[in-house]
Amino acid sequence: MPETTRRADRLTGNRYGNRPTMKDVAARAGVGLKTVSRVVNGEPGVTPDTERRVQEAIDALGFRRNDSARVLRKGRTASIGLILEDLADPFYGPLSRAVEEVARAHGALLINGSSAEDPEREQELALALCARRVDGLVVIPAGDDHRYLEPEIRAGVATVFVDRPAGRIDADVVLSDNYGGARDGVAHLIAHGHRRIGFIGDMPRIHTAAERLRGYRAAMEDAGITVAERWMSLGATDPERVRRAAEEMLAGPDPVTAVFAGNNRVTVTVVRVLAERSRRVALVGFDDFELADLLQPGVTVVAQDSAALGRTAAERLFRQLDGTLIAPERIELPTRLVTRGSGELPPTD
Amino acid sequence: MPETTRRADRLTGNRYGNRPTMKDVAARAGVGLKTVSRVVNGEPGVTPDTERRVQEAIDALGFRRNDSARVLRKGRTASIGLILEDLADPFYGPLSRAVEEVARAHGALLINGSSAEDPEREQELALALCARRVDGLVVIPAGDDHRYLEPEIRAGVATVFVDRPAGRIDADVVLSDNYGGARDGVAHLIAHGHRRIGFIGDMPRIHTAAERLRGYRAAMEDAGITVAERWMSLGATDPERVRRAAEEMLAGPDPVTAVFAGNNRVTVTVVRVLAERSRRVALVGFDDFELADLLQPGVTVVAQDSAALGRTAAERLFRQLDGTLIAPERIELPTRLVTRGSGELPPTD
DNA sequence: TAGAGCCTGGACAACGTTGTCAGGTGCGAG
DNA sequence: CTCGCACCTGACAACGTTGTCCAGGCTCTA
Repeated sequence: MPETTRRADRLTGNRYGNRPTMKDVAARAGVGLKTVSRVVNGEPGVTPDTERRVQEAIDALGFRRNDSARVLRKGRTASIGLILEDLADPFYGPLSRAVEEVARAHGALLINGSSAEDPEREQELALALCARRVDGLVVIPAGDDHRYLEPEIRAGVATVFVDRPAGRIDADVVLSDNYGGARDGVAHLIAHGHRRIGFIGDMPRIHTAAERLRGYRAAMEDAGITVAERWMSLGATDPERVRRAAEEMLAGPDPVTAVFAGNNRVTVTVVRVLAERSRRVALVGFDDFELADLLQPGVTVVAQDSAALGRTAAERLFRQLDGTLIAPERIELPTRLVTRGSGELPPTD
Repeated sequence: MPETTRRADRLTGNRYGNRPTMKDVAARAGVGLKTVSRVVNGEPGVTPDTERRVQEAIDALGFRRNDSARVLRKGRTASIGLILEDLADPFYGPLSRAVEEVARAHGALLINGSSAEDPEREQELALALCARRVDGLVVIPAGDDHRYLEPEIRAGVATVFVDRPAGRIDADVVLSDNYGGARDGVAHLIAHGHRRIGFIGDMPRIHTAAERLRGYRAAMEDAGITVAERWMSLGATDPERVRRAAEEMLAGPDPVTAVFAGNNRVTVTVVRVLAERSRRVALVGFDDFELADLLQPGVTVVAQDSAALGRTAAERLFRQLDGTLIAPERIELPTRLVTRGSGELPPTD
């Protein structure tokens, strides 16, 4: 029985139970501590016979290496952190999955947390991850000031921002071409004859929302259309506000004949609102979503490849760790317009 | 400058960069090591003046406590592991989010990984998490033999299985009432006049799939209906097989007039198949999904509360850690039939 | 004014692992 | 037969933190 461990238990009340350590294995196998370490790590220089004895002791005791101690010694934790807005948002599913796959390919585990779009919580999480000495961080930022990460980055924590750029620090960023995508989507509506086009999006303090709004304005301007204030709704976060915004721009003397929805949650709500009305209103949404093709009509969207965002970011992170990377870069991934019917409806004045 | 750290760098090539340690902070503040520890942990017994000096040193050096070392000393990592099938599956989004919330409430971080429905990968992941000394594990099992976890559980790793039971070990389980839910769903179809009802589900080696199949059989038997072999499709994993299965049971001399879909992915594919046909076929699916209400007709589903599954499991895990819990238990959460139209269509013979 | 008690601060030894280095053994060649 | 060399093996000191315990200085009371 592991004497030292048991004593520690009594003293510190720890909860490892009675985990055997390498020392215990060594004692049982009648070898030195370091020999056990060698066997556990598959290092060369151990006789097959000795190895067998050690392996037997390991199995008998149910030993498992304590990676905390290992990390303390080696400096690398082989784990990376992922901070996103909401684990439950379907947009982030493929993204985190992609990050996980890349991490796995590099033998690293993924620790993740949701910021719930709260900058303070983002910071708290990021620093907690740094305290655990993750090797790197993939961050979908909620806040717009990331100077708090500077000491960490200097200390060697690889950092990549995804979906939205970092604030006030120079760091790697991987994002979609939000501006271009929105512009193309709106131009698509214009090409189908629309002139009074509404825009419903998130708060402009969120980078993606601002960029998409900018794309909307650019497309309108390119077509020589003057945008009326009441065609735009910006702080649309919860479904209720989106609903009100949509209803407002659909009513009145000069109602919009088409809507550009700034993200997938907005799109879904707008679809609901439109489903309740008889007048056919065109719709293009930013972000693809499952079943978009099965609705009546199918929903035309500007699709971004969230898995590619995650993959690119994670790969970049590991290249930072390799030392392959030098200067921070901004990578923009293209979007793709997927036409399904709702964006091709003609205007009905 | 931290002399010891820098030396370690040269020797081991570690990548902390030049992280200051408590020793460095102590030296700079002109106090003892333990005093710094006290300040960092908010322990009592430090003069305000000393505390200020220490705090200044911390800020100046950009010190952050190394939790790896802390863990090594304290025995608890304040982190729990979550193993699920696929991070990108929308069913698991709310579940992991719920687990994360509970973990956060207990000051713990969440490490998670996908097993990709591969038992070997599940085991690999679980043991890797144990090597990191997570305090507990929430597992959505892929395999059906979890004896490999026995030493870990004995060593004090709290463990809760969700969505599917553990195999060959006695452990806490939280699951939905798959049997009852499926039975109710099928009974609903029968109540609307259907007798030839198809069932498309996953491989029966997956517990949920087997239970739902059992529920289907029970409902049919209760109604005195003899189930024909060709009404059932079991190993339906990928969309292509689901499609073929659906098409087969919809064709032939005695086609089914209703389909019960064994999970959300099956449901979605069946919706697609039905959308291509003129004959109205009733449909009830297990699992709710976004936009189910917006399809034509709305899809009737047996909804399970995946967030509640996650929350219940995580809470139980922390109660294990508190020592409040003694014997493993099996908790079954009720499902809810949500009628939206597709399940109320009459049979068209 | 002495003694008791409290508060603050620091020395030290763990926690479980791995890198370094030196000792020991066996084998082949000269 | 002896020397050298390759190969195994184990002792030891880190890694950065925290629990224990003791020393000194202070206040308060008899």
